[in-house]
Amino acid sequence: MARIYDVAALAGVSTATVSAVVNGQNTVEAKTRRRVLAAIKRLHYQPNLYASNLARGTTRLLGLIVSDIVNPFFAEIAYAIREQAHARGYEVSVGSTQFSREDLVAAVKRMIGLRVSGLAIMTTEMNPQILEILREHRTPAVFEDVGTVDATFSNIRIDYEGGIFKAVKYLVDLGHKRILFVRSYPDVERQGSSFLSLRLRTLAFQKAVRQFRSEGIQSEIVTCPGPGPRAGQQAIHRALDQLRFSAAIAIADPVALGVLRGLHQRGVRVPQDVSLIGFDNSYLCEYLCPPLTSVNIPRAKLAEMVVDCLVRNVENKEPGRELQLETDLIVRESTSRMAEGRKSRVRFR
Amino acid sequence: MARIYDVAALAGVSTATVSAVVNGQNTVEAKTRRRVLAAIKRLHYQPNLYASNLARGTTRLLGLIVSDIVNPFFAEIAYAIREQAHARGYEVSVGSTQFSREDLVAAVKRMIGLRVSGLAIMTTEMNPQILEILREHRTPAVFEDVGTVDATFSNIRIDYEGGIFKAVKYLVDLGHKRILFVRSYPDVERQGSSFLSLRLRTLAFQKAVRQFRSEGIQSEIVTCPGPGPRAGQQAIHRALDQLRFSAAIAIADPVALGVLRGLHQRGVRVPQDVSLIGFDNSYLCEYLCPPLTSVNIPRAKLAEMVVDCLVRNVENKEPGRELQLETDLIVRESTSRMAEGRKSRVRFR
DNA sequence: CTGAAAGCGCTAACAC
DNA sequence: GTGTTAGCGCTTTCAG
Repeated sequence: MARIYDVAALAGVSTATVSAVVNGQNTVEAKTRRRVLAAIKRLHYQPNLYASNLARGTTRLLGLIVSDIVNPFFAEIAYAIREQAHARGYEVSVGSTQFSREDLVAAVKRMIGLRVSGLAIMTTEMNPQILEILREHRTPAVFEDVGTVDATFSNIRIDYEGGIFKAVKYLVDLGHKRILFVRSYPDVERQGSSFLSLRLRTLAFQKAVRQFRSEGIQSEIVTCPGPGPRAGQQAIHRALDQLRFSAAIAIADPVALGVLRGLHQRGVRVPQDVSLIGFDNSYLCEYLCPPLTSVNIPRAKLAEMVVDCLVRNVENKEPGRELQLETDLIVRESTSRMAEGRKSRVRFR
Repeated sequence: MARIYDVAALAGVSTATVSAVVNGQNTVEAKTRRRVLAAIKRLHYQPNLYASNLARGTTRLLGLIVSDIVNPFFAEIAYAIREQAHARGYEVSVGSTQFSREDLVAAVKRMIGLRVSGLAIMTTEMNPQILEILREHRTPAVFEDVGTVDATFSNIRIDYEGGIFKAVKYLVDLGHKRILFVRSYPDVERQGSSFLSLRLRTLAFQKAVRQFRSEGIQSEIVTCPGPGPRAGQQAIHRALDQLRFSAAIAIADPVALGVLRGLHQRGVRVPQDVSLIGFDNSYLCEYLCPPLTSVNIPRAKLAEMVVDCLVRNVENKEPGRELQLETDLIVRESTSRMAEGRKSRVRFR
C-alpha cells in the first residue's frame, strides 16, 4: 500500500511537503501542491490513520457511548451528534453497551485506547468506575443526568420533571383521574443497577402526581423487565387485569409501543377508552395508530450541547458545565378527553 | 498518560514483556505476569491503539457501512454483525452514508484509513468507484446484491424474488386481484443513483405478478421520494385517489409504516379493506396496529455470512463467494381474505 | 517554501 | 523467559 514516501518520491518532494498538503496547510506553493495531489491520486494514497494519529499525539475524535443502537431514540441521538461533530471538524466513534455496566467499562476503555479527545456517555446505565478511569486519562466527558460536574466533566440534565409534569397535567386537564405509569427495566438480573434516567422519570411521575393529589388524582405504577416493547405489553396486560385507570404514561416510546399493542389485543381503544402518552418522541410516534402523544427530548439541541461542551473543553480548556435541556409535550392523537359519566376502565372488567 | 515504558519500569521488566502480557501470550512466567498486571492496574495503563496497530501492521477490525443507522433494519444488521465479529475476535467500525453515493466513497476511504481488514457494504446505494479503491488497497469486501465476485469480493444475494413471490402468492391465494406495490427512493435529486436493492425488489414484484397474470391478477406501482414513512404515506394517498387495489406490498417496512398511517387517515381499514405486506420484518412489525405481515430477511444469518466471508478471506485467503440468503414471509394480522362479492377498493371512491 | 531528521508508543525478531 | 532494538508511517520542528 502506498506510503507517504512513495507519494513524495513520485512528486519529487519531501514527506514533509506531502504531509503539509494532505493536512491542508497553505504553506505549499500551488504548483508543488498540484504535483503532490496528482501523485496522491495516481497512487491512491490514503494516509495511515494510526501513523498520523500516533505522530500527532492527538486526535480529532469524539466518542459516543449509548445503551442500545437499535432503539430509535439512541440512533437518532447518534446521528445528531455525528452531524454536529462533523460540522466542528471531528469524527465520532460510537459504542453500545446493551445496558450492561460491564460493557460500559469496556466501551470506555476502548474509547481511551482510541484516545478520543472527548467522550459523550448517553446511557441509561451507569458505573462509577468509569469516572475514575476517565479522570485518570484526562478525558473530558459529558454525561446525561449524572450530576458530577468539574473541570472536565459536564452534565446535561434533561428536564424529565418538566416533561412529565406537562404530560400529567395534560391528562388531568382532560379529566383523567386515574393515571398509570408503565415502566420497564432492561434486564432482570441487573435490577440492582442504577438506570438513572429511568429512576428520574419515575420520580418525576410520582412528584407530578403528588401535586395533583388534592384534585383527587390517583396513580399506579407497573413495571416489567425486558426490552421496551415486550415489557410494555406484559405490563399493560397485568394492569388491565388488576388496576383501574383511564390514562397511561409510558416511560419510553418503545414501551408505549408495547402498551399500544397490548391494549389493542384486549380490545381497548386508544384514545377513546384509554389515553396514552409516550416519552422520547421518536419518529415512530407519528406513524403509530393512533399517532402517539409523547414527551419530546430535542435531539438536535442535545447533540449541540454535547458537542459544544466537549469541544470547548478540549479546545479552550473551559471547565465542565451543568446544562439543562427542556422537554415539551407533543400532542397527537393518542390522548383525548375522558368520557363523561364513565368510570375509569369500567369496560375492561 | 502512562506508556508501556512506565509500566515496564514500574514492574522492573522490559517493554517486550509488558507487550507480551498485554497481548495475552503465554510466554511469560506467572510471577512476572502478576507484577506487570499490578503495574498496569496501578498506572491505569491503556495501550495506545494507534501505536500498536502501527507497529503490528495489521488490525483486527472490520468495517461496516450502512445507508441509514436510524432505520431499524440497518441498526439490527449492525448489531448482529458486531456480535458475530466479536465472537471471532474482531472489532467493528460502522459508518453511515445517508444514501449518498459521495458519502459512500468518503466512508470507504475512512475505512481504508482505518486499515480495516475487511469491509461489509450493506447499502442501498452503490458507486462503482469504490470497487477500484478497495481493489487498489487490497481490502476484502462483501456486498449486498452487487454481483461482482472475485478473489477478494464476496456477494450476498438476498432472495428478493422468492420473498416477493411468496408475498404475492399469499395475496393471490387470499383472493386479491389488484395488488399495489409502494416504492420510495431516498432522495429526489439522486434519482439517477442505482439503489440496487430497491430496483431488485421492484423487478421481483413485476416478475411475480407476471406469473399470475393468467389468473387475472393486475398490479400497479406508486413511487414517492423521501424517507420511507413519508414516502409511503404520500404514495398511498395518491394511490387511493387514482388507483384500484385491495392489497399492497411496501418495498420496505418504514414505507409500510407510512402506508398504514395514510390508510388509517382515510378511514381504510387494514386488513378488512386493504391487506398490507411489508419488507424486512423489523421488530416494529410485531407492534404495529395491526401487526404487519412482512417478508423476513434473516439478520443473524446475514451477519454470519458477512463475517464468515470476510474472516475466511482475511485469515485463509479464501476467494470471495456468491452466497444466497433465503427470505420468508412472516404472516401477521395485516393481511386477510378478500371480502366476497366486493370490488377492489369500492369503498374508497 | 521545502527538506532532514527526530520522535510518537508499541511490536516482534533475535539475542541472551 | 526476558531484554535489546529496529522499525511501523506520519508529523513537526528547525535549518536552509
